[in-house]
Amino acid sequence: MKQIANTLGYSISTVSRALKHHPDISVKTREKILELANTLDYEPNAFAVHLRTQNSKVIGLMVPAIFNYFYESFISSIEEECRRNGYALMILQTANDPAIEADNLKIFRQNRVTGLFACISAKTKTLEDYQKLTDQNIPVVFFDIVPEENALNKVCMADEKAASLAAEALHAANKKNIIGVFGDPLMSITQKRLAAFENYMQSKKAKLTIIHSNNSNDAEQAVSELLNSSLKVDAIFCMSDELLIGVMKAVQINGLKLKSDIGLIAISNGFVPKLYYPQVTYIETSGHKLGKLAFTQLMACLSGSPAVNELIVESVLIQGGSL
Amino acid sequence: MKQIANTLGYSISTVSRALKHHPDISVKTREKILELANTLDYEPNAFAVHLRTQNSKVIGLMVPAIFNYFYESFISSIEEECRRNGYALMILQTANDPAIEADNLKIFRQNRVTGLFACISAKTKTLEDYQKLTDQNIPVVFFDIVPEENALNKVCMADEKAASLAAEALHAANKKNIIGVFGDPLMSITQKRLAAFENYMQSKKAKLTIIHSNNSNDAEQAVSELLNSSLKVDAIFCMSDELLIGVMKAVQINGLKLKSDIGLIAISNGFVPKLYYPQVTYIETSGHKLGKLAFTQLMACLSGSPAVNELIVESVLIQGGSL
DNA sequence: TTTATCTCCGCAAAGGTTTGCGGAAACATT
DNA sequence: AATGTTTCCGCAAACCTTTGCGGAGATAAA
Repeated sequence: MKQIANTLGYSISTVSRALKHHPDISVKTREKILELANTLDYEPNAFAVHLRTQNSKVIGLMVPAIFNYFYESFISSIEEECRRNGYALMILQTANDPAIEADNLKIFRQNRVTGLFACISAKTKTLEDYQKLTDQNIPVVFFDIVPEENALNKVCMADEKAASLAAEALHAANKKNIIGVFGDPLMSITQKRLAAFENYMQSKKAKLTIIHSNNSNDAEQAVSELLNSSLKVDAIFCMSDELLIGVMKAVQINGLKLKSDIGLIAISNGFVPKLYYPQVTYIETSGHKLGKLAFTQLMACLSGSPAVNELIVESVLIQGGSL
Repeated sequence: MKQIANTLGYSISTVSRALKHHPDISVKTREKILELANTLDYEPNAFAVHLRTQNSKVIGLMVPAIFNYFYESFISSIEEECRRNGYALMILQTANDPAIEADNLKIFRQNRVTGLFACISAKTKTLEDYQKLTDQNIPVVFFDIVPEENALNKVCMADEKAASLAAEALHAANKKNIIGVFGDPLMSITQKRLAAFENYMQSKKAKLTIIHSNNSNDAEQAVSELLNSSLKVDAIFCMSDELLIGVMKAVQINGLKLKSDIGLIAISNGFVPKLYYPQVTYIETSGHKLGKLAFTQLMACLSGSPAVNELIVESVLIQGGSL
């Protein structure tokens, strides 16, 4: 800018204003400046801009792990929107460790991100560190795994609804002896899905066997045992993609054919179910849609909307050939 | 800092120096300053630091798509290293679109990233934009899909070696009539793997049918057709995870049993092969290892090492039950 | 006592933009 | 001709740190 100002005989302020089409600057000078800036291919120094405006045009994103069937699609979706809107994206993982989570929040704070998408780690106890961000006017949108507290911006899946839909589908397929594979019983997402699922099943007098698994291996083991036991089973429900992988392993190992030998339905973002033939029937919880929604909400916060929202992405049944 | 300086009666410079343990400052004052800074929980303004030091402590990472079996593990690995070393990570996707690629490079430039990991998009023709970065002393480490040019930092898989290993394994399993499923013939990675694979196979007089597919659906179609044709086939080779998904679809649809009905081997990072039973035998190309290597290389560049390297991650055969 | 050395700290510039305010010139209104 | 209104632009401060240089005081050496 100094360069331009000197060679053209204007002041730096004029150059600055011309560059951003400030109405105070006459069209003639503006064009002269713009042209020279172009030939010099001037690029504003982001650091200086940030320092001056106290705004970084960088959005933060924190997930337990990038390498995850669900978060990938969420991340991918957010990245798209960010780029489209001129934001850069800074991604950090927590590995579900509250200590790392706190560190990360500090990094986000220090980098003065414009806003933050956060998925709290399973063991997060306090929201203090998040509060620090909002105190600095950095809006936080929680997604997927969200805190219980009210007065926060949250976007999440319709957990109960998804579980009910799955239960309905099982009932419609006339399945009566069902294994339900759920995740960590301490997580609210598990509790919600389990409650809704059990509730519906009880109302239909179905026989339900619940197991909790922390990962796909556990799920495989547990399901395999049940399948080899005397238990009568005509369908399996899976609350997540990770568990579904384990269950499919068990199904394959035991040489069962989906649909004819055993029914299967899962809650999923759609990637894993499509790996198999027949494709697994699932209730879609789309990370992609969730991402779009989260982004919209963050933009609303940034434009000063005071509305604190809890938004829900509805689920929909995707028919495969497993039920 | 001003706050601290005023209440303690020191100058801002002294505070600044104390905060970073500059030897010019006496231990006594340093501790007083540190203590006050602590209670005030002072956090340096990253923008100002960046402006002053012209260095952002942010590393860029560009991939065609985050949502990808291979890149996820690479990204995840890089993120880990970044955090461990006090860097933040900025991730952008190119969607294999050279225009977006150029835009992204501009974003990285404007944000003055400390360094960049880049996977060039399949259709990238020129390295001009990358050159701009290196001109600004921003080191670029190419990974996975790398340019042909020399004098660049690259880390990649041992593509030829991986393909040869797969071919060897097929030969060892006594397979003679083989379908080879490869990606876009224009990509150097495809060419390398194909050449090595064909070469070995010819030397062993195996009968080879090559198909090129751009995605898993194409692969599924093509393989399905071949399996239903009069062609005699006793094994399939897949050069990537994405293609493997399609191939497995075809295998399942046609009701073939791995190993007994048909042999299968792939080049993969390991996630997809483990989804099936029996697990697919594969040559491991670990995104995780590649990430570690790439990070080390970037750090070397940043510490002023002039060495331009082309590093290779060796491949290893992981026995599944598909061959 | 004088000179040299060392310890500790502050001054001020620099990094590149943005923006409130004010001012000169040109134009329009009585 | 005097006053009011626009139009266009520059001054200077501010954003917050970092760092070269120099200087005052203390200590050591002669």
